Formats: sequence, C-alpha cells, structure tokens
Amino acid sequence: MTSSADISRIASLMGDPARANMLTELMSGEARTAGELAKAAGVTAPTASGHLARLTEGGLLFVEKQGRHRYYRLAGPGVASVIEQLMGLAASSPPVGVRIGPKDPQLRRARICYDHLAGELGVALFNRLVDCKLIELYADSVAVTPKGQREFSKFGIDIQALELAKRPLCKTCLDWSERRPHLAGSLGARLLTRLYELKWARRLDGTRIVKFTPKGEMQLTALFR
Amino acid sequence: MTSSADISRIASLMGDPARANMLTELMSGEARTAGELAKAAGVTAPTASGHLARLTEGGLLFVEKQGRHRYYRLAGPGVASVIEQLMGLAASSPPVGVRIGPKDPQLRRARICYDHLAGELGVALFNRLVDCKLIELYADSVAVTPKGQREFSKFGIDIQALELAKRPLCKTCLDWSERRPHLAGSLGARLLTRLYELKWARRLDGTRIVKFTPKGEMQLTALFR
DNA sequence: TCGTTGCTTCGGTGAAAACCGAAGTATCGC
DNA sequence: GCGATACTTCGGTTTTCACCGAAGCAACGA
Repeated sequence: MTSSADISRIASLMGDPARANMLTELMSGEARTAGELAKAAGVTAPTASGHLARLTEGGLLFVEKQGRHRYYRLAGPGVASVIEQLMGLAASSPPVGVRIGPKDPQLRRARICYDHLAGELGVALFNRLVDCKLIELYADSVAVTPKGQREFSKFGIDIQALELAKRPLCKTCLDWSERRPHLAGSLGARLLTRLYELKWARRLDGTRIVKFTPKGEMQLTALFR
Repeated sequence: MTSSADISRIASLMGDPARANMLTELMSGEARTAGELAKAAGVTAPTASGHLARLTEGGLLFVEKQGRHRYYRLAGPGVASVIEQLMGLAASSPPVGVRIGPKDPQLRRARICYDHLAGELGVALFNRLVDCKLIELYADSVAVTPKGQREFSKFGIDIQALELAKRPLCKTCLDWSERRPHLAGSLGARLLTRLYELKWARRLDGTRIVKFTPKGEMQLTALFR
C-alpha cells in the first residue's frame, strides 16, 4: 500500500539513534549547525552530514545556509508533535525499562517543548490557568475565557493579536514526563517568551532546560492566583 | 540520551515497510490473526511471526491467544494516534511524491480511523455538526452544545452516558487524505457504531473501507440538517 | 593570496536485520 | 490417536546502511 510505505519512510528516518538524537536536540525549536548536531548525536561530521541530508530530503528538516554554516531546524510543529508523541509512547510503554521520563531533574522541572513550556512547572501553570478560569477545558481542549483575556492582557499578552495568526491559539500537549497536559499553541509560545522578557527564566545553553531564577519561580507560582 | 534512544526504538519498529503495513492494517481498530497480517504485509508466515513478536515486545501491540489463532491489535489509542499523525506527515511532506492520500477512491470516501469515521464523509459530517451548532469549535478543539446533546439523543446517542467514560468525549483528528479535521473521541466512535446499527453502512471485510448503502449515504447527508 | 574553519562527497568496512524454506510445537476436528 | 491448520523457531543467505578516514569544496579573515 502506498500510505503505509510512506509512514515507514518517515518512521525509519526517526528510527536511527543518531538521527533521533539530532531531532530531539532540535526540539528546542531553535536552529543548530551541522557541527553542533554531529556532537549532539555523538558521530563524526561526515556521518552527521549524511544523516542531515536524508532528514532534509525526507521533509523533516529545513536547512538554511548562512556563510559557511548550515543551520538546521525542524520542518514545523507537525514534526515536533510526532516526536513529542513518540516520547510519550516510549515513556509509557517501556519493554522492561524502569526509567520514565528524563533522568535530569532539571529537565523534568521545566523544559521547552518545541516553543512552549513543559515539565512540572508547565503542567502546574496549565492547571492553575484552568483552576482560576483563565482558560476553559472542553473535553480535551481549551479556550481562553473573557476573564483570561483580561488577565493575560495585564500580564502583557495581547490575545487578540495572537488570534490574528493562522496558528491555533490554544492547544493541549501531552507532557511526556508528567503524563498530563500542558499549554501549547500560540498562547503557550507567547507565555514562554514573556517569561524570558521578564527575566524570570532563561534557556540553558545547548539544552532544552528552562532555568528559572528563584525569584522568577516564586513569581510564576503566584501568578494569576 | 535515554529519551531519544527510546524514540528511535519505537520509530524503528514502525520504520520497516512490512511492520508498517501490519500497523496500518490494525488501524481499523480490530484484532487480526498473525496469518491475516502476514498476507497484509506481503511476507511469509515466519517473517511475519518475527515482526509481530518484535512489535509486541516493543509495546505497540497486544496479543491474545485463542485456540490455535493469535489475535493481534494495537496497544491503545496512543499508538494509533502516532500512526495517524505519521500518515499526516507522510502526506504533507512528500519528498517528490505526487500521490497525496490513498489511491483507492473508496478509502478516500469513507474509512475507519482506529474507531471513528474518516475520509470525505467523515470530514463532511464534522463540518455539518459545526455548521448546525451541534458541536462548537474552540480554537482547535470541540465540545458538544446543549442543542447537540438533544439532537444526538434523538439520533439514539446518549451524551451523558459517554461522558462517564474516562475517554475524552470529543476530539478532533486531522484527516490525512482531506487535510481537514474529523471527529474522534468517544462521540466519534459512538457515531460510527450507530451508523452500523442503523445499517446505513458496514465495514468492508479485511479493509479500512466503510461502505455506505445508497440510502444510508443519503440519510447521513440529510442528518442533523 | 593563503591558511583556517565548516561542511560535504567518496570509498571501503563491518554489523545488523529482513527474508525464506524446512522443521518443530500447539490446537482443532474426526 | 491422526491428519490438518496456525503459528513459531532454526539456519543460512543477501541486502542494507551506519560508520569513519581521506580528500574536496566553499566561505571567512588576515
């Protein structure tokens, strides 16, 4: 069958450990050079180059030439979404595995999921938004309430502006370490950048870890209460 | 990294054409015997046996012995969801491919997506439910309206009963041939079984095709109008 | 212009795994 | 018990592909 041949094509691209390492590295949502990805995957430059060519050819990655560097990034949220779901599957159906979720406690605490906040703090924030009725759950989905619109505005986030974009405003994303949802979509992404702007948190270089300042974590915990 | 090693483990299981064929075959949501899956995958019994053992070992399949048969089925909605998303990716990022979606016109028309209706008719039904305000869209999600609750009840579907289940009532599922959403979740599944009950449609044996009777198709088109 | 850096292409090696035929095990019907 | 059916295990072959070192190409800096 034609469709299944295609799913095996995509899946086999993700099915190599070196390539999977590169893809997870790119889950931070940022672009990386070929050299950085080679190091992340633990292979030499030639090997990495071959892998990257195949991933690009296969439509999973975009590449951008900048001087003598080549910046690779995920081809879109669709790709990231499959990878995140794959992580969920891998975590929830371990053959004999004991480990669930990432080893690194910092990574469990707060990390980037493509472009929004995941981990304990991400899930906690999501729950608070629901409890305080800033967003409303419909079965397995979410929407911003009028109250939410006001509160987000006070926090410096303009919902109406976000709604103009083609991208869905709210989206739940299953957190693969917590097994509970956190907030994705354009609002999820905007919330994270706002945390950066306020200097409550910052990206830990070269990782998916989001590092909060002590003060920032307190303020996040008190937010919208 | 431990997490990426795990995603490559799962992805490589899906990355073999024969195994991918088996998995798509099981997307019908029903159980299949090892022999049927061997035929679907186009390999001999010994080869299929090996693949099935690995898929089961890897947590993607459940197996149930019944006499001299072995019935395999997908390990859960999570597995099906990843496969469906993979199909979406494969369809939207063809390397050079011309074909989008399945060749078989019947399969495009109406098919099973794990346990609910997909294809042209599935998408059309979803749009009608929205237009007639039986369900309401929130950004990228859905919920049943009071009017919907009444109409579904008239159609023989008890929303309140469905809500008791742990499973989400409504869920959108991106249709990979139409590239537009159709209805999943427990309501989506119930709608399909109701179509069977009313004999408007039936499963075509050994495929994912949902075959409507001429009268059934007319009635579905007129439904909820 | 020339060396340095970042990345790709080429060529050859080694290991993983997909595949089938044949033989083995379990269950059914008689 | 006996043959038939459904599936698995075993052994051996063939293909695929991940990997690296060496060489080639392109862009930057002096």
